[in-house]
Amino acid sequence: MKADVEKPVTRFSACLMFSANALARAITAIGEEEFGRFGLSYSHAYLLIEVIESPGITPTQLSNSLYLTPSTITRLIEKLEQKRLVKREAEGKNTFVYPTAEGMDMTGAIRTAWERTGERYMSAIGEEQAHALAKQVFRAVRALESE
Amino acid sequence: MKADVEKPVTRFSACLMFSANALARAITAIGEEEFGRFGLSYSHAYLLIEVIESPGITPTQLSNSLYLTPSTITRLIEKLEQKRLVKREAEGKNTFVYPTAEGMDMTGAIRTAWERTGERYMSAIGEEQAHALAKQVFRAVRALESE
DNA sequence: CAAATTTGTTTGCACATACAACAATATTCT
DNA sequence: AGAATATTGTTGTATGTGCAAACAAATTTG
Repeated sequence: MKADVEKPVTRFSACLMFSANALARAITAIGEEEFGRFGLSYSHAYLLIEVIESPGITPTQLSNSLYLTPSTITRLIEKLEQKRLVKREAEGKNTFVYPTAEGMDMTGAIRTAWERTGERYMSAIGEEQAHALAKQVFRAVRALESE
Repeated sequence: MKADVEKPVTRFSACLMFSANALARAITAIGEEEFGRFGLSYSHAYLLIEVIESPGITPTQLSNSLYLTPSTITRLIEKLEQKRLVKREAEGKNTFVYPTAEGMDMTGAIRTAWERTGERYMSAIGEEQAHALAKQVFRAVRALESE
């Protein structure tokens, strides 16, 4: 609207907390649109992939690989279970999560959504930029969590 | 727990959507802790700062500078108003937001929280790293939103 | 000027996420 | 073996966020 299209670096954008959140929201918007076509949110999709690749994985393990808290994992599993894409088997204090046949059938769709999401953000910010950024961002995540 | 402390780059972390969200959550956790000491969340604090620096700012303008949707801005203002840190004045179709005296008294506290948050994440990922990362992240945000 | 469109703000609803509390099971220690 | 402690998973509750719709006011168009 204004000639303000090239926004300057503000005191906000210079703050990593601010920009990290803005980036997450911007990319997630794309992801939700692509994954949404298959009735999944991106976190459900990530979780489902992980379960397909490691049948019998536990919530705690999922919590580690997805960087989400156990309670969030429980909620995600609940929803996937309700969609019959995943099933839980309790054994002692552990819970093992398995994909259903229906869940495994989603593999292709998820891969497609994933690729499209990647293509879209790469076309916006450049392929190499995107890869470099992801690597740096993730290094920061690791540094932060081990503090 | 495992000797897995140095986690490898996984198919997840290589995806910018994944890592951006993980970063946002990790940093936000720090921010919420620091800002939380004053009973604010970081977005409320950001909004309050913006209002203090631009008294009479409108929700739409706030929406642009904070990279949040208008509906979210309304919710944030509501909460700040309810804490008597900010007040709204409707005029035609516009709404102007002003800080209250009480709101302005928060300036110091917010600045402190902000600085502490910055110090904490910088000490984890390195000061220069953090600055460089914020800059790159924000460049990506701009690229994404103008697509 | 009246009608239609656009702009600014707010509401209803939904969702992802987390924390704190809890329950159930394992493990450790004496 | 029994008590204390730790681990694992789930729930209740709360928060930040967004979309779509509703609404109000302003602007444009016929």
